[in-house]
Amino acid sequence: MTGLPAGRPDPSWRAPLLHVDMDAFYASVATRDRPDLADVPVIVGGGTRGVVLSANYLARQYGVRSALPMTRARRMCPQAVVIAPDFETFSAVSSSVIENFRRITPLVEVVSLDEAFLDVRGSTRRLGSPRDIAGLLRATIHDEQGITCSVGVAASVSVAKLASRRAKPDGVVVVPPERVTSFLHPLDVGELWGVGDKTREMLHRLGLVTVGDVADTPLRTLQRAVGVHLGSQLHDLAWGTDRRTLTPRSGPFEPDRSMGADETFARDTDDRDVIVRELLRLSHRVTGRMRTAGVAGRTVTIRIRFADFTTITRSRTLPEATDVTVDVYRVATRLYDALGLQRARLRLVGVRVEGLVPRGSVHRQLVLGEAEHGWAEADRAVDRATRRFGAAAVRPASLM
DNA sequence: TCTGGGGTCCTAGGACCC
DNA sequence: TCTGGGGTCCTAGGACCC
Repeated sequence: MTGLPAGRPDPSWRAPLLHVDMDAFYASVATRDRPDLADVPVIVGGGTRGVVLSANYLARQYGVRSALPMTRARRMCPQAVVIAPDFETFSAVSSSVIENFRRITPLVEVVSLDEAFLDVRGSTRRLGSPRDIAGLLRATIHDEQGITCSVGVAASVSVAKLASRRAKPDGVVVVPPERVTSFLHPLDVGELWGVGDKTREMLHRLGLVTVGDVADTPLRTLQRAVGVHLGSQLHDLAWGTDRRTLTPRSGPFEPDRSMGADETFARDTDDRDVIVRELLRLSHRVTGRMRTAGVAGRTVTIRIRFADFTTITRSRTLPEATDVTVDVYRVATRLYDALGLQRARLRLVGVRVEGLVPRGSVHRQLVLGEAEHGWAEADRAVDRATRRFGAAAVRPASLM
């Protein structure tokens, strides 16, 4: 789809948004210096209870997909080489790739390690049509990083995103404005942003199978089925009329709204000691990240997943924001004990802190409280030691 | 040994205030 | 003494995304 008959005007001139998506990113990075793995199915994932994070295209021929349980993936493709993820390397490669994007335009919205939107409106005089820019970018990434990516080119972010999926692997798809509906309407509704398994099933039950079906459904009907918000969102997406502009993240520091950590046990457990110790570890991990980011939060939420995979949450909002390990840990433990679980076997526990605000804006009372019990200063000492000696060196006593 | 870990956003009910 | 609305906060659950 990249080739154009000579002499025809390039239709990408009216489609200045690019969605760049690395092909099988983790698997590509993990194997780029391993010519011995070039013709072998490769799965990136870990642990016995984990899921597939990424699979190369050879492994995908066996039906292996991201988010598939590792046990199933191994069964489907026993000859696959399994590689544990190395997020430091993934992040480093990602940063280099994003640097390439920013050399093309400052208007970059980074979606994740392997995905970004670019607005190239201001770059065409210097670099050519959006299609030309997509080609340039793909060549640069391939030369510098030794991995491939796919690019969708359109006038709206949602269409650009769908176009890049269509371009995979290692290709470019341009969808100019006049071809948007003919591109969108044959697609399955499940392709739309915001439609996952549940919504897709519900829409299918209603006889809405393609994006065109959704487009032809009255807005009110749609909203009754899936809610007011999602209903109008789907209506817009189905007509390619979503007006969302890209939001570059390079601007002023925008703190996360929440930070959390959870952990699946190697085996299900009903042992309160084990569970509470895990809550301490997670509280320590989360507040450590909060202190590094300079934020504090008021609402502590724990998450409990039972052996049968049902999941509940319990939360409590404090009068003042905190970033102190023991504050979060105490709330988490109380929430857990209040459940009164007896022999229930747990698969996972999690701790999350919400309502984050910059630490500097936190009320004076917190400072007084800290001075009283001294825990905040203790946290900071632990953080300093961790920076110098590593996480293994300093842990709460009950984790030793 | 089916089903990770990091997030965001929406909905809905009840409390509470004006 | 029979029942208003609007707004905000809190809690719980759920869907979704990468």
